[in-house]
Amino acid sequence: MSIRHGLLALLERGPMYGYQLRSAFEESTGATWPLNVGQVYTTLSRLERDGLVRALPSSDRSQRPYEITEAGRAELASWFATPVDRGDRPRDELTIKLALALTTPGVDVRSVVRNQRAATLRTVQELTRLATPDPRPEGLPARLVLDAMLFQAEAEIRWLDHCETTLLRFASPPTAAADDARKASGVD
Amino acid sequence: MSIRHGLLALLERGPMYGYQLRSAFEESTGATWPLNVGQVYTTLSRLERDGLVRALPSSDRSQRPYEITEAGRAELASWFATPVDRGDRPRDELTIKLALALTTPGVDVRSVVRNQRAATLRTVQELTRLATPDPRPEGLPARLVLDAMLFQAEAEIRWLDHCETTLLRFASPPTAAADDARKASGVD
DNA sequence: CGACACATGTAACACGTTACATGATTTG
DNA sequence: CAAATCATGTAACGTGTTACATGTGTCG
Repeated sequence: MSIRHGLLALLERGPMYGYQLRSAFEESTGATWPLNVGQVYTTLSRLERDGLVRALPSSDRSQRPYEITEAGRAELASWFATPVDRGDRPRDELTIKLALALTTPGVDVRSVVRNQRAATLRTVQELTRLATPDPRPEGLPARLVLDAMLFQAEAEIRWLDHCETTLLRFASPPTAAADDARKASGVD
Repeated sequence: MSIRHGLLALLERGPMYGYQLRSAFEESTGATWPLNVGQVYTTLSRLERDGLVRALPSSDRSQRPYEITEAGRAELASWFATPVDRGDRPRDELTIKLALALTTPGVDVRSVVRNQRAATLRTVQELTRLATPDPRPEGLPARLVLDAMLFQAEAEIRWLDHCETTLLRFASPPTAAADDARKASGVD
């Protein structure tokens, strides 16, 4: 529901029409997640259907500005006031992929880990390159978005490394016989 | 598309029916993201429609096992071979929320940050509690999932702190208007 | 004029989610 | 027997996404 609330937040600045909303959204989120214009209109329709926004009467039929309603303001305030919970988050594809790779026959988990690590490392480098200091206050939101992506990517690297070392301790000897060997040697 | 591929991966172990798939999925992902049974059946239908799985002839009409097809194996292999890219990921709600909070009138960004930080900290603590060492190799996938959530939550804390300090550096010596606003609201 | 950016809108589809309806099987 | 669990399936809806159709204004 990020787009819904995102548009509501933008309309809290004042009435805007679809095309403007798209530019404003992409400016705030730093073009990290491009937003199709069509999506803006469909989302606006749904917001209007739900009474959270209202189309303004406009002389210019080529631009249809919307304004946020009282119900919209309430919804928005509730959004900002409620922290994002762990249970709210969508399933993380990478986590699922690795978890399942462990028990899927014919899959070389370590190469999956290493491939992902290389890709994520490239992401880190690209993000670091993009996140050049921009002292203008207008650039602040986009900057923080980049930082968020960067922090996440770095955490992903750490997790992948953690996975690799854990795999070494656990699954390096793939046969059951090796299990006995580990037990006998008294590791951990 | 995590569920699609997840079910494919589970079927790579051998034929299974819907109810089993749900248990297996939740066991692998450690009940972090509970999976509605209905979703398994809808997803299985779509997989069958796309030729990635095939319903097995079964004497028992109360259990309808599926097997993965060759096309399914190819799709699965491609999934494991292709790293998750930054652009693939869904929009992150928290990031968007904070980015927009910065430019939404009437929103106290710092309290949003602090509220979220407290919630995420609780998540960290709960995850730490849950991630007790389980030496059984069967528990490995679920354990790594918990670790992933933990690493992400910790990164989120770091990012929130980073936001707060950045806000201090930026919004402290601002325009005279904002100065008045801050003074009037009695912050600091 | 023709190309291009601006601007709106719709149709179609994918996936995820919940709620519900329906049976079979086990078990107290 | 009754209740719980196992097991399948569908209907309806929500968001997100793309592709397409349409029109307006501007500028070289």
